[in-house]
Amino acid sequence: MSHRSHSSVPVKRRRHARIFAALGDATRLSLVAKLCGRQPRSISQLTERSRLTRQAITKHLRVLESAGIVHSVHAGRETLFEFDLEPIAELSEYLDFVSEQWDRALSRLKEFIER
Amino acid sequence: MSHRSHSSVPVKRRRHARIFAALGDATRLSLVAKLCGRQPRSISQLTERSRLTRQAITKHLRVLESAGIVHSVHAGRETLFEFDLEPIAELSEYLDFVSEQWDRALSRLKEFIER
DNA sequence: GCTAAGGGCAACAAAACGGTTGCCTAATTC
DNA sequence: GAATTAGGCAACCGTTTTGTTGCCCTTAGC
Repeated sequence: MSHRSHSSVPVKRRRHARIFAALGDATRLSLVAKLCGRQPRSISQLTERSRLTRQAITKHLRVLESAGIVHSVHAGRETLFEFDLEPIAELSEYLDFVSEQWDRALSRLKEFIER
Repeated sequence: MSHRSHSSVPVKRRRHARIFAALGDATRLSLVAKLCGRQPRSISQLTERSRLTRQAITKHLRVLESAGIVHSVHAGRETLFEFDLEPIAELSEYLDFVSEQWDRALSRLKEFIER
């Protein structure tokens, strides 16, 4: 098996696609920005200063959660969301892999031309 | 201005969101995989072995193109697509930034607890 | 000059998205 | 215990996305 992976390529691809898609929205990126550098935040806190409804924000948070980018914990009457680094690290790895592939392709081309 | 950037945060966020969204689909990720390591490929070549129509693949390619991840050149009767690294590098940078923010947050927390 | 192959364009349909509103329940607070 | 605050649930709606089909045009090959 290739690349120390236990899951097949299509499965992994779908997982990556999920995470990318979760980040593919400006509102959700702003939520990530709020959560990755600070304490856990409640839904109400995350809705402050937004032109969107609490419901809309909640939906976006659920998208991020189902991609594993955040998780929620219940504290009394409020639901706190906290950032998780893992999926971001995975994407980082994936992008590095793509870059490397591309660099190799360029080297091969260069070698071919100089031959 | 912050971070050697000339565009405002929301503008940059939207740009990042666009690129992330373009990568947020398994079919498009497989197209990226085909294009980042090899020669330019025609639409027909990229459609081979796919269960999707040429038209569907074309649409996906246009999405990638409008995010700047690939570009097309016309050669006779065929349209060749070629990979572009730039947007991927941008995302890579962004993800690194997020990771760093998160690490800082953890350090602050640790320091606070140990105090 | 015909015919094949490559691909653009437009219409269409089904499904997913992004967002709102209304209503309801459960904790707090005074 | 009444009012307030936090948030879940579901229906609904307009827009975008994803994919198909049909048709047309152009380039290449024989």
